[in-house]
Amino acid sequence: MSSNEPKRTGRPADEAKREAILAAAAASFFEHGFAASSIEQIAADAGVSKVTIYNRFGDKRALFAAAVEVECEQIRGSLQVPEVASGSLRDRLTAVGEAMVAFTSRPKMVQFERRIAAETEHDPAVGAAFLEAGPHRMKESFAALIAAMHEAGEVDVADPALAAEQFAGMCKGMGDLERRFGAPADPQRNRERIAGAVEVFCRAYARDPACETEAGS
Amino acid sequence: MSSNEPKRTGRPADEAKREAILAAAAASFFEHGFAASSIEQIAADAGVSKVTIYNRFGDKRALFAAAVEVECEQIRGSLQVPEVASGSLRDRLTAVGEAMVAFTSRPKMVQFERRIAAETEHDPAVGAAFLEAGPHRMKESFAALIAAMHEAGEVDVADPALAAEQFAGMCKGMGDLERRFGAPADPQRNRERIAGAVEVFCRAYARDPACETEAGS
DNA sequence: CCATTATTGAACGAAGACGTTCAATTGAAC
DNA sequence: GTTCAATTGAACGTCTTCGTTCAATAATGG
Repeated sequence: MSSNEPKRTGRPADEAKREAILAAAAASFFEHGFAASSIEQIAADAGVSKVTIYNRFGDKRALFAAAVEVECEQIRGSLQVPEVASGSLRDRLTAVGEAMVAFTSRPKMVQFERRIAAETEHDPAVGAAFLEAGPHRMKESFAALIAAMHEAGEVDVADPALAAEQFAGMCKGMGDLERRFGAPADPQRNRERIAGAVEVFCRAYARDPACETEAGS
Repeated sequence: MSSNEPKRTGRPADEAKREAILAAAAASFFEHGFAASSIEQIAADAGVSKVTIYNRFGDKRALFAAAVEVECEQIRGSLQVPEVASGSLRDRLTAVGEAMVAFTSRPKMVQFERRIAAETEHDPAVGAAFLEAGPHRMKESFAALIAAMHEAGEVDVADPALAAEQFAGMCKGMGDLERRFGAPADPQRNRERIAGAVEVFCRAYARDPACETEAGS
């Protein structure tokens, strides 16, 4: 393939500028929203000429889509259910719950979700891309973990995907919603939510009533 | 109070126009967003002069705030946990779950939440107002219902508010999130989510393992 | 040094939006 | 009918924005 060797003549495109543009675009779009962001401001923030942006991205919407794609890529890279292979069932579930809550409640993520949701009204593809990059991936990998627990005889779960949603839903509780609408986080309540989710999940699904089955490392 | 008799001289303000303005404003703001809505368009949609809007509301932001307030008022009025007093515990929980999901998944509500969340970034008071008018009210009344079940000896729940969040979180599962990001609703899966939530809730909290306690009408 | 591409700065045109001003008209109450 | 406030239509000023155009300059390969 000749794509490996971009031996084109002329001045090469400055990749650092591309990243600076995308970073500035993401900052502006996700903080002020699409309509309230201006290309000129983004260009200024990126230390770049406006023409450069138009040459490379063509359009305001295309720039927005590119910024969203970068963010989704980052999510895909950093999202993973922690593979806690040791400890009691309770401990492992607690670790997963804490990781999920921590991941989804970072201010950056809250902000990103708000903007993507708002933009979904105008462009459903944006919402679909995020859904696939984030929540659906997370659900599937967590469901796989629950299925593995089922195989190992620790739990009795007929529908791992549903159980995954239930556990995640209980861990988030209303904290999710409260953050989305600006209420301050309550770490104490978050811990109670996770502990409560583990408790209910164990009561409903664990084979060992004590929920103390250990997993080999 | 002289406020009962607004016996002011001159042409009286046309209340129908006020409502038309607010309706048009809500439609535009919640569909296109604040920044992408224009006062001129809202005035045209409402069949009203632009000056009338400025005379009555003063400002674009004030108009937005008024539209939000109207919507919150409607939510306060129409939101209520169904007082299902008869039937088995399972039946009553199912009815509540269905009502909650139906209430929060109406397209209008999804759209409204998206915009309020987006606007919360710029004006936290908007998010706080919605939170109080909607989710917090709903949670409190549902928690009260669970507390009553506890008093009646049907369930053993130490923290009714937490249990309410758990049940609601399980009923919504990821359906909530999927709708927010534009994925089509799946009624079959929704029913499974509610049934699953009832099942898990009963296993975790019901005093009668069969969950068949009847409530007197 | 030359060809070629990237980047810049500045300016431009068209469009739209906010918020204001003003004279003219409408409608109710007295 | 007079009075007074509400409403209108149109215009205005100012500002911002998108997206384009163009000549000038920078950086690289040959």
